[in-house]
Amino acid sequence: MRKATAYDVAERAGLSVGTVSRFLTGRGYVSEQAQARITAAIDELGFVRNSAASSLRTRKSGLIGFVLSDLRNPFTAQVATAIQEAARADGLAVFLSNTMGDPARGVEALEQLRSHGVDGVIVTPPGDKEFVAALADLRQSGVPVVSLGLRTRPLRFDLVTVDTEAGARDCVEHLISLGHRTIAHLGNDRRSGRFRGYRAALESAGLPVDKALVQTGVDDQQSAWQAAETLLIADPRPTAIFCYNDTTAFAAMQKANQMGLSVPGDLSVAGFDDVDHAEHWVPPLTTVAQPTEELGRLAVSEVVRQIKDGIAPPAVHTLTAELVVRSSTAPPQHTS
Amino acid sequence: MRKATAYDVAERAGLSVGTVSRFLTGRGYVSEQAQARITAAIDELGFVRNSAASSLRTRKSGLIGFVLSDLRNPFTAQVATAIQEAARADGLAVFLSNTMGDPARGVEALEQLRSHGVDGVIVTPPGDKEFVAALADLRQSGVPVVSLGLRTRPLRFDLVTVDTEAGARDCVEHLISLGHRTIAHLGNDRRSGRFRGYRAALESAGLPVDKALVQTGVDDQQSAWQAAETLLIADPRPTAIFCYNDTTAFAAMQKANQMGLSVPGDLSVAGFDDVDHAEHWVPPLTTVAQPTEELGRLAVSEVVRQIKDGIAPPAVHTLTAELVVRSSTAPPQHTS
DNA sequence: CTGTTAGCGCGTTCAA
DNA sequence: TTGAACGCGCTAACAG
Repeated sequence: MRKATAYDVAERAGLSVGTVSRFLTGRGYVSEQAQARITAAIDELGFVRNSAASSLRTRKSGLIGFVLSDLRNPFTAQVATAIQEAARADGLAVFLSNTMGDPARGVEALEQLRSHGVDGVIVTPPGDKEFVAALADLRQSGVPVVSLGLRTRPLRFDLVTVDTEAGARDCVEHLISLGHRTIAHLGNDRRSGRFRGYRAALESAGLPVDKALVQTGVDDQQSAWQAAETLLIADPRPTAIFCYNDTTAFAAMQKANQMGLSVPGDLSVAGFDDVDHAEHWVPPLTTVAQPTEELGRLAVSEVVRQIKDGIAPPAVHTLTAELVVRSSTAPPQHTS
Repeated sequence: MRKATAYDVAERAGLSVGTVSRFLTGRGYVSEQAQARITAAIDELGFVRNSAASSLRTRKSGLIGFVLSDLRNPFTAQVATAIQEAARADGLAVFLSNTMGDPARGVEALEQLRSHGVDGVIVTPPGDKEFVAALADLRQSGVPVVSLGLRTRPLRFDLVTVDTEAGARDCVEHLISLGHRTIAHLGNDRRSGRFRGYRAALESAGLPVDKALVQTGVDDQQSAWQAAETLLIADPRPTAIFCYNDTTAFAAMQKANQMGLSVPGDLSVAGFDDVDHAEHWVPPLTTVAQPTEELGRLAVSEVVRQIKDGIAPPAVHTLTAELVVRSSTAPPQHTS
């Protein structure tokens, strides 16, 4: 059974392809009567427009690409979902490319997306030099590129980002105001916004930034598990930990429990992201909420804007993260 | 800057499009020398093959669709990742469609995929009558359809599934062998394999299946949260709960803790899926592992087989789930 | 408001 | 082994 084409629809409706096409695209005039007959014909034939042909002709695919590193990360999954929803509202479909954290695969993904003629691309870290170069190429060739948190210097493409530094600072200040003085950080990188916020809060409170209290290279549950242990057997033991994200915070809480420490009694733990259901953990997690939906919406709307108005000089769009105080943080016990 | 076409490549290499095309597809003969010149030209021009044109001509897109209900479900994310990896190994790309649990959106998704000319489709529950009808249509029109756990009667398309009933049975038998007699179930549907396995284990041990101990309509953390409470304030209180999945098991554990019950001291909890890091929870979760990677691989290989050999009468491919005993289950305390 | 027609970029004949 | 030419299904431009 060959698939029905616009010609078949036209024939069946007693009209010409041109009219059918105008109906399909919504451009140009089609009489009420013609519309009705076309609609009927489409239904009867089970016609589905061939988007390969369409995009070949129009050089528009109605597709945007989203390059991410790991769908199994809950935060990533949330953002991906938000992007899909936002794109859908704009009549666009999203092509998800998973790089499994390998920038080389990111380059491949970009080529694949270009081959499919995506109208725009949204990317996330990590990205190495080659990946950034490939992105620049893509943009150069007329495809809008929006980066979600992947920052280049100088700015090469539009950046949608969250002010994680301010969020981190708020969070650590909250810990300080609770009375904590020995506050550890489980993070990935000393140049990250989270670390800078942590340091800033400590410094402005006149507290030292103790190297022994900062663990780096932590970004998933596995590594957090190890790092938390290191922190918790140290002397002096921190009374609070500010973590890279909720996943690592979860690991830290679990590790603390395993070591016989109660949260927040013996140890306050704070996370970052506010993933689904963090409010239902026991204890409910104090964390810094990232505006995932808005992030997705903004990235998409930026791409859409550029599809319509053309590529503009890169700009930065910063959203704010918000501290959500729940019960995993409390004043420290004075056991002395 | 217009994108380079195969013509540009041909011109630059001093050959004709035909030769370039033969090189690109790998069909037909191209001399070593010609290959070298084409490769060079492609490089210099930054040529990327236009897959819209290609699939228009060949009626093959190199794309398979995966229709899922919620990417934010960790199990789904794992399977999606497995599918992407497997497809990649076969030179195929995956187009992910998110229905947010709405079968009506599933129908839309199918239409979109058809429009993009996918070579095959993998789908997951939920699916209502219309969705199944749309799937049948798709298959009818020559697109291989593989269902991942969405069972129709009679069988309408290939089904790749896990013997959840046996897995559930193993799990509940484990609870019984530990000495539990009052075992609850947090599930979604009394026709599910999990429930049947639960019932079978109980019956073969001569234990009654108490309606009050079975909660249905539970499939995410939110609903589990409620249902667990209902179960735990009941009299007699169950000493063990067998849960629909790890997410709900997690919720149940959290709720128990919140109510001052310790796991596994006062309550044993078992899950299903064995999501990433369930082994690191406190206590490490006893659960039934689903073979996500194999699931993805098998679904893809089945699609690929049908793409190559044509659509065959539907068959069922059953994988086994394996009980993983960890520490969230233990013998009941005798408090009488 | 509608019909006609050329061509998007590529893959595949068929001849050379 | 290579080149020339047609057509996949659709849209846009133009003529009516």
